[in-house]
Amino acid sequence: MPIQKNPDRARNPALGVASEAPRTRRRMGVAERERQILDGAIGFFAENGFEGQLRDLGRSIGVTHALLYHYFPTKQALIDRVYLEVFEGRWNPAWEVQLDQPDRSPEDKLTAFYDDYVNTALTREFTRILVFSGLSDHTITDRFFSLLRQRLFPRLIRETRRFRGITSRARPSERELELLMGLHGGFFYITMRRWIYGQGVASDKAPERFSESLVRDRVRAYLIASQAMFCEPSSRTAPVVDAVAAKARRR
Amino acid sequence: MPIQKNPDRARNPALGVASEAPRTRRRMGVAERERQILDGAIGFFAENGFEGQLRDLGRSIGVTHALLYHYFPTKQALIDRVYLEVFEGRWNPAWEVQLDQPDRSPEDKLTAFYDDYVNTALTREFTRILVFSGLSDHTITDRFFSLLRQRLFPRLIRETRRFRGITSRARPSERELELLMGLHGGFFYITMRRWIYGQGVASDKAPERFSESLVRDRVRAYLIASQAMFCEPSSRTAPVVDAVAAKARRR
DNA sequence: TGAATTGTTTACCACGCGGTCAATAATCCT
DNA sequence: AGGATTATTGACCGCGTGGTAAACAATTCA
Repeated sequence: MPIQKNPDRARNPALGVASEAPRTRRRMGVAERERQILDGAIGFFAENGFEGQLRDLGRSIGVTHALLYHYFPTKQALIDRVYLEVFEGRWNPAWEVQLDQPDRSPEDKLTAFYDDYVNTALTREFTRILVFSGLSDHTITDRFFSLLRQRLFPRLIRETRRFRGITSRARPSERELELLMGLHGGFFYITMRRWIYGQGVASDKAPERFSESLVRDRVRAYLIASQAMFCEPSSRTAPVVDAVAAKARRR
Repeated sequence: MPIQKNPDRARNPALGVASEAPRTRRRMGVAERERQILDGAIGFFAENGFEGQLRDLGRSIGVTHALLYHYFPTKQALIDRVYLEVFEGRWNPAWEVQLDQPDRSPEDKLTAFYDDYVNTALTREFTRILVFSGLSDHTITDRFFSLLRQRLFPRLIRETRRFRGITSRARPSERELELLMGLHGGFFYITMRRWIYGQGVASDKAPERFSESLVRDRVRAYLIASQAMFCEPSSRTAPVVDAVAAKARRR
């Protein structure tokens, strides 16, 4: 006997699909309805992936799946619009401006940036759609990383160097860049734990903000280490003196 | 007109499904065939996600999809076996042993562990299946993270403290733990870039190893920062003295 | 060599999917 | 009010899916 693939999906609001609205045929303006569908699609695809069924998306909005085809010629067209909405519209140019301000300390700027980036920019929808797309089709993630490489990482490297008292505009070494990727990846991991793995959230509805002081800790750790590793030539190859080794030597 | 969903899938080897074997009815032993199916399924689902079609999986092995039902009663049963194979069998107990060795320095042990973890343990299949499961069903990721929390993180915290000359077995503070998560997440990000986003790989077939020296850099950065931040009480609240601030003060 | 065993395939089913289209009813216009 | 407009729907189509069962053929064994 074939298994029942979607048991009671139509009437079960606990399946990631919002409970359906009572059957009233509301007639909306074209622009509003399109906006509503788009917003619903962003949330729906972020939750269920792009293999999610259009009938379920329609149901979560309170609309027949046929109506979706009145606004978008094909499912792929809708998906493309979702990509556009989520990735084109959410890069905050203010980040670049703030990172370029000459009168703030690098530590403050990096802390402020990553606090905002982790807590407000990397939303659930953004993160999950980014990962969904990375697992299937790299075109979106490629565009996003090229954005990071062009507009963000150079500024972060510059501020790191400024922290060390260096103003060189030389192309960053792989070593410099990879240390920065360590910091950046550490922050992205927060988002992964929160929105992909469902870890480290206090309540499902309003997961706690990642504390600004913890962001500051990591930024500081990165800057301290960067200073120690790039300003003291001896530390380039020799292992760090640790407490154990020091104690052993003392004996 | 409905779009053609899978154009020429049957005969197109470039679609993520391996080219099909010529039609010879090979008769294998039960154990070998099950092994073959399981291995094929791991690779197939890691590539295409668990929504991948059984007919395609069968084709990639060189077998009819009906045969899969001879070895596994349902698709879900096969998926469950894949989970078991990938996550139950791949935790390396040697990691714990090596991290517990008292005569190696913490820096060396952490470096050795993460070098192995990033370059050989976090395989393509492991990583992608972990993320696929995280996006849909948390049961697998929950089990994996509970493993990390119980058997790995305590050891890493202990070694970090040892590096600072502390042997306390007190429960780690959130601050300590989150600094470690910064390191750990930074390494997981390497795997994400490599196997999910397809970034930072030289060739598709044999992506370059993440250099051991870069692993060492990050571990060292973490340890240095940990020492600076937890051994000097002044750095707990006051901002780090950076070169810019120092120059400003000098004027 | 032949029959028995069983790994493997072909043919089939019910269902749900993306997509289409004529029918329908809410709103607007006079 | 009542006709015109059009946002919205229900019914439908072809296809591919997970799953089943009978037919088939490679191997074993007498």
